[in-house]
Amino acid sequence: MIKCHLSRLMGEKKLKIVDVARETGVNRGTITRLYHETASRVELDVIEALCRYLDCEVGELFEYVNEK
Amino acid sequence: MIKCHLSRLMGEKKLKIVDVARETGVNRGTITRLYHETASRVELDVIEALCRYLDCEVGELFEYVNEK
DNA sequence: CCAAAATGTTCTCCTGAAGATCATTATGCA
DNA sequence: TGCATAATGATCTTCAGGAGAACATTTTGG
Repeated sequence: MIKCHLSRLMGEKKLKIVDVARETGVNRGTITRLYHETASRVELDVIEALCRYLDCEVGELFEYVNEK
Repeated sequence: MIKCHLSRLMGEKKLKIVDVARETGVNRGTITRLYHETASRVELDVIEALCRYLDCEVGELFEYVNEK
């Protein structure tokens, strides 16, 4: 599975969903879905905005978890 | 921007688009779009299938390139 | 205790992946 | 070299689900 670490990254920086939504320009609902890992599809623009805002790499945001 | 390194990864392993499509179960058109970096949205299932098949991490497949 | 902010929830709209098909190009073999 | 087959490119329709917005609920702090 692909795990999204947005909630951890946000937690470490003590960021709120509204903050991230406002600062990145990404819709709050979209941030919420990624935060709760209920999204199954992502816009590359969204990944870019998050990486820029959180100053992180794609690999820190999404992780491939091998599960057999 | 978000850069997709699928073409490089495939090149290193000398893989063809049809191979990747057949082995991952991902539609050939989707592989083609990622290969030519014309995709603007990605299914997490697709990322997972590619990471598993290419034995790589998400960060090796997608890279955040800061461009001001 | 109340007002404002944050989060959760639900709805519609619309984009682009999925899937199929056809055209074109590349490859291998006799 | 010519032909058959495979691979790729291009195009179209269908449809799942994210984007976005609005409303409901919960949380916060003053």
